[in-house]
Amino acid sequence: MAVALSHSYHYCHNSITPIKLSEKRLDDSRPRSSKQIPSCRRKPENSIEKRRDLSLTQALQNHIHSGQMRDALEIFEKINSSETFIWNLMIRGFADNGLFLHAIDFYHRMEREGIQADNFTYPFVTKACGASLSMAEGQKIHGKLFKVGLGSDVCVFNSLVSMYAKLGCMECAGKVFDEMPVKDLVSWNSLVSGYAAIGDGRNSLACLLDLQAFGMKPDRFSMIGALKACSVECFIQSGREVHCQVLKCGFESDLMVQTSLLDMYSKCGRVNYAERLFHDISQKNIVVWNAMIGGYVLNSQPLKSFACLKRMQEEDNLSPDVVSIINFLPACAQLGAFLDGKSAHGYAIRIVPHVVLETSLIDFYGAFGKPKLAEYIFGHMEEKSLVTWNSMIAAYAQNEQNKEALDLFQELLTKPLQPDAITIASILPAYSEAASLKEGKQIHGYISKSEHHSNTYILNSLVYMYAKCGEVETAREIFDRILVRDVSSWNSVIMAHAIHGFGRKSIELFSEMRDEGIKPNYITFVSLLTSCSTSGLVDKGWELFNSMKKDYDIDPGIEHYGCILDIIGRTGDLDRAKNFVEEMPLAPTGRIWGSLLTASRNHRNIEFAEFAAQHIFDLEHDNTGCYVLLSNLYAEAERWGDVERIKSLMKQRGLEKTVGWSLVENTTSCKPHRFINQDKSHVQTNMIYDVLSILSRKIAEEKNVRGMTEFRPLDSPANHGVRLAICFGLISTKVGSPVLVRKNTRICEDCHSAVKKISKITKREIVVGEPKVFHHFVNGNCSCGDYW
DNA sequence: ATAGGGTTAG
Repeated sequence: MAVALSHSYHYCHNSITPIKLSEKRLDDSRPRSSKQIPSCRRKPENSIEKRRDLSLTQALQNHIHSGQMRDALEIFEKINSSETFIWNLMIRGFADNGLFLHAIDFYHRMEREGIQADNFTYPFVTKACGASLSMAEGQKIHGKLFKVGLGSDVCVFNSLVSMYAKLGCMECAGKVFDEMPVKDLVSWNSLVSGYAAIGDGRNSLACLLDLQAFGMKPDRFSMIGALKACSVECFIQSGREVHCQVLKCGFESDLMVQTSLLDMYSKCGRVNYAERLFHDISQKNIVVWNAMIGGYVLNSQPLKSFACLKRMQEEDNLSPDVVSIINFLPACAQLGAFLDGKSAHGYAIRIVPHVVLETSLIDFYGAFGKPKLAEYIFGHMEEKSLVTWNSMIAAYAQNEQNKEALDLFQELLTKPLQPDAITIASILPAYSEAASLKEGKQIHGYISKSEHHSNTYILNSLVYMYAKCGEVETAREIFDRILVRDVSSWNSVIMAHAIHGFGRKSIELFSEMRDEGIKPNYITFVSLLTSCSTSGLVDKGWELFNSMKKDYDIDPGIEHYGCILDIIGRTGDLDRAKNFVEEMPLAPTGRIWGSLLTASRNHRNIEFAEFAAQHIFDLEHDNTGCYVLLSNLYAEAERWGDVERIKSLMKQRGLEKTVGWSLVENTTSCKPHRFINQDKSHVQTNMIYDVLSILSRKIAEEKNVRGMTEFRPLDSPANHGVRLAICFGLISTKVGSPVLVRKNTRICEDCHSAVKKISKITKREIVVGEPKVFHHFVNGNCSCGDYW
């Protein structure tokens, strides 16, 4: 309890130091029977005492009102009263000042000291239970009510309904409601806002209709609850109907109703309606301003959000509060205004600690590619919510810090917080990029056992993850078992086949998708065009590219241009590729020039490669892969001077060639091993090299001829890690099953042609996964069509 | 001295 009490200070808006309420109780050796114990507290006996108490009570109330609960407590102890009223004041004081656990604790103290709780006590303490999410406490108090004969007080019951609603248990709230001997409008309103709060707009609106069917007239609270229901579900039509009712009932000049209307319209994507309402509000408080600032952000109008924050200060002389900042930060992210966000951070620093604000800052720094700054905030937070963890995981995952994301997720699993659907959806991309197949299967198992096992959003990510981890068949199986498939499900399964070079399958899936009446979107075409480029479906690729705008009204984006450029590159028409880049309506990115570079390498054109590489270096001068690729090209042309020049350039810029490794994923042996080139560290090295030498003899490759083409001349491709891994895979996986090897770099040409032969000799399918694409070697052929 | 309301993070 001591720990729990210290937690409650984050809700505290005043500056009291921890009250050790529990100490007294811990030393308390009195019996804990449910029987009433007569109170040993004093009662005022004469008029002087009564007058003294009255003025002390007044002081007590003043302290409570100004949030000085420490001072209030001091006076409370001085009064030493057995009057329920005084105790009620204290419990209400704690609850109103955000010290919910203190409020509950005080109620227990009251019980122990034999002070009778009354119909006022219960609403205060149930409010505290709801706000502190203390379900167990709430249920205990619920049970107690009947024993003290308050089983028919409508106010007490209403407070119970709203407590269960706050705890998110609308079944419990509904049950209490059903059992109420007398129901009033407040009871109904509690249901309306309760359902809205858990995101169940349908039931909320149903309650609004029901209460009217029972002959009650909705009031402003009913309207506010119903508008929340419309906004959480984006029910614009119902929202308009509620708006009409607001006008009919004459609530249109109620500021809270106006705010709710404004928020409803902006959440439903009708920011111009929100704006119109906003302009018509003559007396704007900070809440209305904040709602408008947030409304612009929600509707991607960050400039207006900026202007609104400024006007709020100038026109109404209001200082931004914590909500203003929380709403404003995403506007900075949308606008790319890093400095404005940073100064908002500086302004807000005085409000910290504040969980929501700090979480927003993590999102902000995550969005600006500054995971280190996000990490700093995360590391210095006093209290973290699940949302905080989710934001930090996402900040890592969005910035290619996949290992960090995975580690943080593992750490979260050791905490009492239960990951939710957002957590899983945020972590799965990191699994896709950085996890082994085995780890992927573990998270799959975790999801299957969790309540999220049939969440479409999560399963979509899982489909993609399996493909990225090497098992496209499993990806397909999961897709087949998704109960409600949305456009992303189809995008995922199409992309799954795309990265494995099964382009025709992707095209088939696309037509199945259309048969099911699912409309393709921007991403669908990225997946489809990726398929066409990895599988060499040149004509199909152009056909799809041209139909995007024509048949689906989707403007091609930079990703689509990249795929088409890959397709042109495959054909070897480098002039056309270059022209395509120059005539593109969008600014070329590193990925675009990378595509031209790949094409130049594949067609051995040093001039084009240099041209492309120069552009890449202009954009990102730390692109290690680009240096290595260029150097390999020079080596192949025996331009050793240029090889040296690139080498020293890299050294000068502090860049090191990535150490390539290859890992067998589906071995039956328990220890995974990363093979580097010329690796001799595995315990079974001798056997692996024996197998390799048999295979090398069989494929009769000419050693040392192509070996000179590598970055390091001594690095003979005959002993490259991928071959060692494959040999290890051949002896440590089930006979007849595919050998799955994953690499952190692209496979070299020598190995590619060697692996094709190995697949034929051994009659085994060999799957080699690179960061972007998988090669399926079957019977001497590769799914990439020898272009990658 | 009485419960029910609006703005906020993924």
